[in-house]
Amino acid sequence: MTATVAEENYIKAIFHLSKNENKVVNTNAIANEVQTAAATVTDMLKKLADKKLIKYEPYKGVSLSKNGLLMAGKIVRKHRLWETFLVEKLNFKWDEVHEIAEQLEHIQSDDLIGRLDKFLGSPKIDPHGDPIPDAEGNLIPITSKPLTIASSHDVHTVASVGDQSSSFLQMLDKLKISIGTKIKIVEKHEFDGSLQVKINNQNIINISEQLAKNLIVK
Amino acid sequence: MTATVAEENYIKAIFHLSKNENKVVNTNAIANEVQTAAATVTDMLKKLADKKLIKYEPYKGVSLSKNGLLMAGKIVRKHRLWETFLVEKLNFKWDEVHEIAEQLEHIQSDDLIGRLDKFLGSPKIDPHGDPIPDAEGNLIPITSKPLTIASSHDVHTVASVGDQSSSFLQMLDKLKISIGTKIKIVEKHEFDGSLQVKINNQNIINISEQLAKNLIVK
DNA sequence: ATTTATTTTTAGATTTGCCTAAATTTTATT
DNA sequence: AATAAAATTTAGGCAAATCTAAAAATAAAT
Repeated sequence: MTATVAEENYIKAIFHLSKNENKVVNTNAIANEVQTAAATVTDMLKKLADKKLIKYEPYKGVSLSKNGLLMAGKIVRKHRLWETFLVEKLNFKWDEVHEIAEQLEHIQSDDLIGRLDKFLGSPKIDPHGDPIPDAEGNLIPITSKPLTIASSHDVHTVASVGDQSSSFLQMLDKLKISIGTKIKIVEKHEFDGSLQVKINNQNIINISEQLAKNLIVK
Repeated sequence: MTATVAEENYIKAIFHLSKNENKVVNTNAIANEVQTAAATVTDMLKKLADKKLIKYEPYKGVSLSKNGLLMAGKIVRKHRLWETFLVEKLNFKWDEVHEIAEQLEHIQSDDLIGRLDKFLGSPKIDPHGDPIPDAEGNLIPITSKPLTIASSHDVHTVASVGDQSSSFLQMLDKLKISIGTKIKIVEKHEFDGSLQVKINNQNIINISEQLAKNLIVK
């Protein structure tokens, strides 16, 4: 029933490589993900298949079983809740938390995770904008997120706003930003969190972190 | 430099058995503490001696070296800080946190522990009344003793408990005894070692020697 | 002071997770 | 389609942490 830390890491690797679809993942990709030799992966795949966590056909690749998918979801939930804790409560920067969360995600206690979730106000997305699976391990994919955590050099579309105040909405009008506006992040300034963005593939402007945080894009 | 989880558990066991003194601990006691076979302990002692964490003489027992003592102190610090977090922030009861803290104490990150300590307000004692070692692993002993050897007709304050079992802690809850409770010894019964005590200058109850032994007062 | 009992260590195995090298299967190329 | 290249698996081993059973050392008892 309970998996070892190594098993959990393989399940998580397969999950990340298959992106919650039923996509088939190959041995070398897993070996690269968990930084181990391909032969070691083969050994582990046999064990995971015995435990019915994956569907495995020699030479043809693997995909997660229903149980494996839920187990992966629970591990990812723990990882993302801990990352949220580290950033929100302990004031880590979002780029400093991954390795610590890799350790914390293996702590075994449903009660602990339930209380941690409550303590954090049952967040639905983590500090990187990734969705947090529910207690059963189900992940509801979220496509929209604040512009502050959207990918650089990518075009995003404004889907909603995170603030309804007139001062905010008036400013958007001035900047010619509305629902449906295309925004491309040109550069992120470390200093104050402001963003250099291209609006509708036309003019380039600089917007504050405060403003970007309230632009929900997809 | 970095120890495995198993090594840390042995170091911690020796620490708890020798009570921060240089007392010699024997193999069977360690085996009992870490719930393993005596032969396994011998194997591990050789490894820890190679790493200069203990002073080991075959058949004669072990004691922690200076480095071993500091390592134990750091592990205990982590354990007690996490217990404080679980009780203070996640609202666990004090008798529910031990096993989870046993897992959390092995998370590797000085930065994390530094921030956790700050987040908790740099507590000096944990929810059981035990002192929290400093960041280097130094433990400042607290002048406290079991109620069984405390002076009669004198008021004492519960400082910590000598047993972490939930049956014991639950009994204390029932008796309305917690850290900080004032206890005055009214009478000592020769027959069974039980004590007639006055709780917080109010009700008088009789407590067993077994219970009194585990009430650490100052 | 011998003998008996207890404690501790050694010897030999097992399991888990990992490795390299060789064999096999699949995929790509000429 | 035959061969070369790449991916995968099998085979055989290793280190860590554990075990049981036997041997050795120490402590207790007659």
